[in-house]
Amino acid sequence: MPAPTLSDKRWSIDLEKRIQEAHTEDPQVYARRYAFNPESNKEFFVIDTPPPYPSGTWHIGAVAQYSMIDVIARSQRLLGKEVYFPWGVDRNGINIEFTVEKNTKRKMKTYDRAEFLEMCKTTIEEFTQAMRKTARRVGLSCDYDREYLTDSPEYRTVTQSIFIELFKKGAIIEDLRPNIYDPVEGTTIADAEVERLPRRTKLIDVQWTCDDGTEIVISTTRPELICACGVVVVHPDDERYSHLVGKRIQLPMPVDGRETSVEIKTHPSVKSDFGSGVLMVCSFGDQNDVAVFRELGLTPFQAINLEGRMTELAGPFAGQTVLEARAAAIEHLESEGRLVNVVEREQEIPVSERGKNPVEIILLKEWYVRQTHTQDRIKEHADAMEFHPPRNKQFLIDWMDNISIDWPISRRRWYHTEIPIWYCDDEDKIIVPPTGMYVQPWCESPPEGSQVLDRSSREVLGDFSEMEKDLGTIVGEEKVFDTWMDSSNSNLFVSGYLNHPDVFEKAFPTALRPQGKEIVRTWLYYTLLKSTLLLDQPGFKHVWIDGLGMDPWGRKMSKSLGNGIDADSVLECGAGGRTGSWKVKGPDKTVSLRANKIGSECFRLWKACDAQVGDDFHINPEEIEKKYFGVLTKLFNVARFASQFEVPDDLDTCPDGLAVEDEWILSEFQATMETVQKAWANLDIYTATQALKTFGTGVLPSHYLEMVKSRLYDEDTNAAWTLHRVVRDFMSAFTPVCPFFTHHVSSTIYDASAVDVDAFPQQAHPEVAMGTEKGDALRALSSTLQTFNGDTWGYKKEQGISLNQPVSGVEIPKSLEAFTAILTRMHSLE
RNA sequence: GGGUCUGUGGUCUAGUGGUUAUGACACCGCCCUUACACGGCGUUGAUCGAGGGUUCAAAUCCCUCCAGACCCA
Repeated sequence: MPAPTLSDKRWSIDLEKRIQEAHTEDPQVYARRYAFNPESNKEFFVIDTPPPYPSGTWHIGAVAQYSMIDVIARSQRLLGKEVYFPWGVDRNGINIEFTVEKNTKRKMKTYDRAEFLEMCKTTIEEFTQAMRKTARRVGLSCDYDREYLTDSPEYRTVTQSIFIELFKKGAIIEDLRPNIYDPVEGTTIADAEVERLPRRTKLIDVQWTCDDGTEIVISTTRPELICACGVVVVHPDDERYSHLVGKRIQLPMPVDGRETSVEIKTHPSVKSDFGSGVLMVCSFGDQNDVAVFRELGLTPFQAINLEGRMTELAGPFAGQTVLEARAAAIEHLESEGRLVNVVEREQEIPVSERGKNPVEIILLKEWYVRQTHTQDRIKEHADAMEFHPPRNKQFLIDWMDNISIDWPISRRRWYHTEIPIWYCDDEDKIIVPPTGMYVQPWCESPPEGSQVLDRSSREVLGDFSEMEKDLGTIVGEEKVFDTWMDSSNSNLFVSGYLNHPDVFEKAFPTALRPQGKEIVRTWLYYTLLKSTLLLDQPGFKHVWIDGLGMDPWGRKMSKSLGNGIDADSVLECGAGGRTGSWKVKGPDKTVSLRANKIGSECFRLWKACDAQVGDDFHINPEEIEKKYFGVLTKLFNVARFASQFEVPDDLDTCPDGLAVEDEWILSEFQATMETVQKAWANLDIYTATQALKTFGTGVLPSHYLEMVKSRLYDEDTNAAWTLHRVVRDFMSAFTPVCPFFTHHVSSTIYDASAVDVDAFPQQAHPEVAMGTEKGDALRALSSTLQTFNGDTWGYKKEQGISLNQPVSGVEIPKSLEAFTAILTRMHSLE
């Protein structure tokens, strides 16, 4: 008997690494396999890969999600689609600015702008390198040659051009509105960037005096904002105060440049049972204040400036920070005898997601994307898209139901895409660059081809070059865009919008948006908003929303909890004989986890098999190895066993005279393959992988291989044909999950890599397909056959006979009559 | 405080009204059998989060509560 062509004794991480490295060695081979060919006649399948944000280490949960996106990419190639699996890196944003500030211990705004941008660029490039390496290691079959960076001129051009397009359409407006503002970082932020943290705050009761001398108590946590108080309100049904409504009440704090009293009015948002039931409404303590000001038509006061300090409105407290002013206000009220009571309590206060700084609401002139008018339309488009799993669509609907204000998109930061606008002296005209050009208005003049627009009507007034001399001094916009303004163009960008119109026509709506559920309210929502405003179309055909990677106890992984697991440590576990160990802080104590070998293939197999899409998944390296490495070992050994028998010249044509057991396993295999093909088409990774695993580790080795072993040793060509055909097609169908594994097996034994297969394997033996009389009859025997084998093994064991010894007294069931000869030989029945 | 989702042996998981609730890992027991002991076979082990309801029949539908996750106020 010839030696197995699959020479390694077993599947190992070192073997895996060798294959992986060889896989990416030749750029031409790689490109032929995985690059997107826009000329192709095949159906396009464009994936709007979430561009990762490089921040040093890559979260293991995110790597798990990306590996599943790769499974989808590869399975679509297997189904014959022209897949574009882009590799993008999201590099704009406040995070990298923070990193540079931290590294140099110097605030951004103390730098020269150009110098600071250069430092951000250098730093983020280092992080990006590490990420590219991990992406290749885990087998992401991205088109790396077409890598896009969201901070590149190319990408930023698209963001700027889309902005101008939307502005001309009236979907973007400029307005003076209350904005959520981070005074520490000095920038506006959006609703979606606010989070809440518990803090201890003082709730103080302050005595106010009405013009008629009545004294009432008002509770507040923000006494420093009394100077911005526009009205005092009570609930319309609150009889305690009905006699005061319409009267004026004195502000208990000194103010400058405004009236010293306000009117008492009614408003239904007041909670009568909170404190005294009287509320002071300031511009702007919180979102409710904003709403009341708007509803009552009041003119807001500006109490806090852009540096987070009190304005002149605060009289003697002007110039103090918010916190200083608050302490001073309490002191002042106490000395005036107006401080009735102070209670310390825990309160959730809004802070900025990135800087964790308490945010203020400040009146600012900013740019907005209009969104409140178009929610119904977005919903209609959302209904046209297929969600995986369907229930996760609810995250989007919930968020949309909560939207009440437009999206502020301008930011007072630097390492972001610039707002492409110049302002003219008269404040009525603005200048925008031509489509397809990246501009930096803070340091450049308008380029050739720029247009002059009316600032409010958005009408094109003429060419900049012709009007230049009459425009006076021109000032470039210094503000930049919210990073989501860039990110929400990703599907347009990868589908060819602006740059490749002919591709775009075929590629849009983008086939797939895969993402985590935690960014539905930002990335998914903003993308759909853009598709609706710009093109009035659904952004995607499929939206695939995965759960989050959690620690082994089901908690979110975070630096502060100390329960994180580094992706590379899992992928490298077992390489060079080095085992992996992780110290993870559990709820009670720190637990030490160990594993001998995991690697990318086992890791991918685990994620594909262990959790349905959309569910949060627990990441425990010990379990990944225990549950799934054995599967690889098993499949490898089946292939290795097969590899010692000669491969028939023509694997594609089914030979005549197959034995009944050959036809039986082919009927089982075809049923499995049918399930797998449907599952791949439905982006259902779990079902496809489970079906393959069950077949490949169960019925194939335990029953078929045992049955035909003797025939194989006797060089029976039909048995060899059946086994090789099954193994070859199995590897093709399994290649999306374990590409390196199947590549190695298939190219070694069959001289053709499974990763190159671009059509789902045809039925080996159509006569026994699903729904055929013969096939169904054979499959109906499967459980009897397996039970009989099990019983016979059990009986031998009971009798103390080893499995290869002859045994007598075993009856073959009538229904298995056709298998009599092979079963007799298999079990040495007498 | 509100919304959404989730809750099945020790762990993970299948199962959207109908036999005895699926499978994997772990545990325990047996077995070196010419691919594989990083293997094979088998045995234990679940009142399906708790309680109530609808039904001839509930893990599955409804209600209440509890726990977790995500989001919001």
